[in-house]
Amino acid sequence: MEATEEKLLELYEKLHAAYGPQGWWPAETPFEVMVGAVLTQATAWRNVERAIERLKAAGALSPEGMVRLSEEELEQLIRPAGFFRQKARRLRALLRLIERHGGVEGLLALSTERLRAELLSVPGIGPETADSILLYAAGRPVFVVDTYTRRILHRLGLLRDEKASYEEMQELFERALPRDPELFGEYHALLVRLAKEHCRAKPRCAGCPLAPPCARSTESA
DNA sequence: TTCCGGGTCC
DNA sequence: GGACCCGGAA
Repeated sequence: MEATEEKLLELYEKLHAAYGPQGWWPAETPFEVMVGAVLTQATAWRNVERAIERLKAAGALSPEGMVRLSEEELEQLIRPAGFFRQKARRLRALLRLIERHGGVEGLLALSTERLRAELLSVPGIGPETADSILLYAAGRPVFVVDTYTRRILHRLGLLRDEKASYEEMQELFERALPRDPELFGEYHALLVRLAKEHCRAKPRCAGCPLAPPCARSTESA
């Protein structure tokens, strides 16, 4: 096994030892995962929770409930999550995809490859959102890559070229790890936690569980 | 009061 | 690279 692959396994072990299981994704139904995946685009989870609560209170946290809303009503409910106009449009496009497949179950029954393609065909669903749905709503062994993943790997010196594509980074993890959705889900959640608590855009290295300091901990940007 | 962080599309 | 948006930090 390559050095980088071993290091990715070690990184998981360290984070898991420090933080324990994260229990992602926090949602009661696959549809709720899908909605959350769209709402959390470029948005702190706290604000997504507010929007989800409002949808739930309005009885719109199901395809049948949400489809009854006008676009304007949907916009107002999800306002706390930001980008509310485009996200309302995206959710309605996702609803149409679900309807075309006769419901959430029918959609999620597609093969991983086909499901990913269908999700990516929805305007406003890109690779990270699609993969979050594949992993956390459909339970497929697909590794989710985000800004945090890139930042952490780069600072740890595990990303040779800083411009590595989404797919390249995803392959890195999928080659290094056993193809286990549970593991992938935990790993992504642990990276998010590390990024929020320590490995922020402006690093807060004090108390980082990866101490002794990582190779890049002295960089300021 | 301004600034920052965070996916996707154009 | 800019536009889309909010809440919380500075």
